[in-house]
Amino acid sequence: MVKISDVARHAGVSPSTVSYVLSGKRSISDQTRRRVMDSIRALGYRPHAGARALASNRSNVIALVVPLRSGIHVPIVMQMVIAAVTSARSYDHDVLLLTQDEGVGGLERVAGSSLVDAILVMDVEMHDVRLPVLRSLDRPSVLIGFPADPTGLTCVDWDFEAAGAACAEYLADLGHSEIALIGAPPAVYERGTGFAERTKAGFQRAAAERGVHAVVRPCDPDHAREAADELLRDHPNVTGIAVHNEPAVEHLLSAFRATGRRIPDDLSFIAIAPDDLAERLDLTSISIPAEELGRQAVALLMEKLDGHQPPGSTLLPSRLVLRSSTPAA
Amino acid sequence: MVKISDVARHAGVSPSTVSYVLSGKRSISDQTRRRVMDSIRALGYRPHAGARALASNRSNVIALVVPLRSGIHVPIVMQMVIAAVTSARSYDHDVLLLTQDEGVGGLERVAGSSLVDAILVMDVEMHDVRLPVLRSLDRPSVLIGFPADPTGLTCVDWDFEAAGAACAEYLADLGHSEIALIGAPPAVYERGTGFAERTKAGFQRAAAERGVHAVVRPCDPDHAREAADELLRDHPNVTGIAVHNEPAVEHLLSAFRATGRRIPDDLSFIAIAPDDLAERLDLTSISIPAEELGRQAVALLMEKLDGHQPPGSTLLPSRLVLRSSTPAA
DNA sequence: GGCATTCGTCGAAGCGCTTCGACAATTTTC
DNA sequence: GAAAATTGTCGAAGCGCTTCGACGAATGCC
Repeated sequence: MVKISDVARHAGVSPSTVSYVLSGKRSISDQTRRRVMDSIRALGYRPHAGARALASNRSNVIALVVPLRSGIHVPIVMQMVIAAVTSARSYDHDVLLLTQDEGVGGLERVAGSSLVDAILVMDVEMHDVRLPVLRSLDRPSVLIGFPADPTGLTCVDWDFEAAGAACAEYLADLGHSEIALIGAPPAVYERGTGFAERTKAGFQRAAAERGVHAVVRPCDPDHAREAADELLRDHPNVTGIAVHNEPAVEHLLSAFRATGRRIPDDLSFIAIAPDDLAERLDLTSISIPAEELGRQAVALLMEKLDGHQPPGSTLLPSRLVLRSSTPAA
Repeated sequence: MVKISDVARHAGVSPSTVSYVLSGKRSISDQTRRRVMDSIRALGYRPHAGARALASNRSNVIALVVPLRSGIHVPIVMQMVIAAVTSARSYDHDVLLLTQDEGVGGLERVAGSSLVDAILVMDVEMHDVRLPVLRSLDRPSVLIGFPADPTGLTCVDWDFEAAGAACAEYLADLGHSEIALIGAPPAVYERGTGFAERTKAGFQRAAAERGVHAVVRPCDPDHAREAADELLRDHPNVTGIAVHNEPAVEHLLSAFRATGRRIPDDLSFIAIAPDDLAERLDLTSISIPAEELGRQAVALLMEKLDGHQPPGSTLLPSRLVLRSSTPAA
C-alpha cells in the first residue's frame, strides 16, 4: 500500500504538504502542487478512508434509510435512491444503505460509531419512532416526508397538497362538476402517512373553493376494478378523476374503459405519478420527480454538514403535464 | 465521545483487554468480561469505525453495485438489494451503495481507499468492462450473473437454463406440441446479457429432447400486444406459452385473452417470475427468489472474507409452482 | 526602509483502535 | 513434583492521516 509519506518522499515535500495539496486547506505554490499531483498519479496513491476518518472526524459517508413497506411504489424509491447516491458522489460522499427495520438502534449505531457523517431518512411516518433519536443525535439529518411535528427537523417532500389542489382545479377548469380522487391503499391511510392525507386535503379544499363536488376513495391496487365500479355506482355523475396510486393506475384505466366510458371524451383522467409512467400510458399528470427529491434531500444534508441552516421544510412543486387523458383545452 | 480507554478505566482493566473482550480474539475470564460489558453499557461506548478500520485493516463494509439499466425488473433489484443489506448486517457488516455508472473507477476508488472490504456486483454483462479490475483487485468480489468467461471469479445466479428447460418440459408434459418462449426486450439480447440467452437455450434444448416445436421471441413490454398477435399469427398452432419478461406478463396475458383464447383451456401459460407477481396474477410459474440470490451472494462474499474458497459458480435452482394458468394435472 | 502581513512549508502531536510480545499465575504432563 | 503448556492480562507500538503551531521568505504598507 502506498501512503502519504511515500508520496511526500517521491515529491520531495513533507506529508503535511501532500495533505494540504489534497484538501486545499492551506495555500500551496503551483509548482509544489504540480509535483505532488504528479507523484500521486505516478504512485497511484489513494488516501486510506479509515485513517482519514479518524484524523479528520469525517467519514465522508452518509446513511440512507430505505423503506421496506408496501404501499409505496418501488420504482420511485429506487429512483430516489439512485439519485441520492449520484448526488452524494458529486459532493464527494458515499452512501451507506440501511433498511427501515434497523430502526432506532441502527441510527444510533452508525452515528455513534462515526461510520456516517449524516443521515437521510426516506418515508417518514406521522408519528415515527425515530424522530426523537434524530432530534437528539449529534449528526445532521434530513427526512423525506413530513411527520406530524417537524419541529427541529429538516424535511423535504413533494407538495402533495398542491398536487391534489391542482388536480381539482384543472378538472374544475375543464367544466366537471363532480370529481373524484382515488388515493392510496387503505393501509396507507390507516398508518397515518402524511402524503396521502395531504393530497386529499388539497383536492377537497380546491374543489370546495371552486364549488365542485368532490369524493375521495382509497384503493387497493389488487382490487382496482371493484374500486372503479363502486365509485361509479355510488357517484354516477362523476366525470373527472384524479388518481394518486401508481400501481393501480393502469388497472383503473381499463376498469373505467370497461364501463363503456371513453377517455377523455366521457371521463377526464389525471394521474399523480412519475413522468415515465404517465408518459407510457399517455396520461395527463401531475408529475412527481423522484430524482429531484433525492437530489434535493442530499443538497440539504450537505448544507447542514457545511454548518449552514437550511429551511426546516421544503416542498417540491409538482407541475401539470397535459397529455391525452384529458380533453384538449 | 467515550473511548476505549474510558471503558478500560471504568472497568479497572487495560484498553487491550476491552478490545479482546469485544473481539473475542483472546480468552478473557468470565468475571472480567462481565465487568467490561457492564462498563460498556454504562458508558454507552461505541467503537469508532474509522479507528477500527485503520488499526485492523478491516472496515466491515462491503460495496454493492446496483444496475441503472432498463430491461431489468426494478422490484427484483430492490428485493435483492434489501436482502443483501439485511444479510450483510447479520454478518456484522454494512453496505455501501455504488451505481453502475461509477464503473471501473468507482471500484478502484472504494477498494483502493480501503473503504470496503469486498465487492458485490449485480447485473454483470457477458463482456463486462469491470471483469479485469475485479480479477486484479486485492479484495474479494462476488458477481450476480455470469460473464462469458468467469475464470477467476465467483459468480452466482439463478439457473435460467434449468428454468427454461423446466418450462418446455412441463408444457410438453401437458401435451402441447408447439410451444413458445416470450423473452426479454430485444435490447437485452443485443447487449449479450447472459440470462436471456440461457433461458432460451434451456427452453430449446428441452423442447428438442421432447420432440416438440419451439419458437422464441423477444418482447418489448411497451408492445406486448403486438408481440402476442404476431406470435399467434406466425404460429397459430402454439398452445403452450412461457414468458420470461416481468413487466410484460400482465399485458401479454390480456393480449392473449383478447384473441379469444381462454387460459388455461386453450392456452397454457407459464411465467418465469418472482412469486409475488405470479401469485397476484394466479399464474403457474417458475419462481425466481430474489431474496435468496441476494443472501447467497453475501454468504459467498463472507466465505471469501474468511479466507475460504467457495465454488466459482453457483446456480440457484428455481422451482415450478402450479397455479391456474395451466390445466390441472 | 522598517514593520506588519501573508505565503508556503515543515515537524510533531494525536485521532481511537488492534495486536504483538511479555509475563505472572495457573494448570497440565510424565 | 519439576518442567512444560495454557490462561488471562498488560503495556507499547503502530495503523495512515489531518491539523496546529512555528518559521523563514516574500510581499504590502505609510
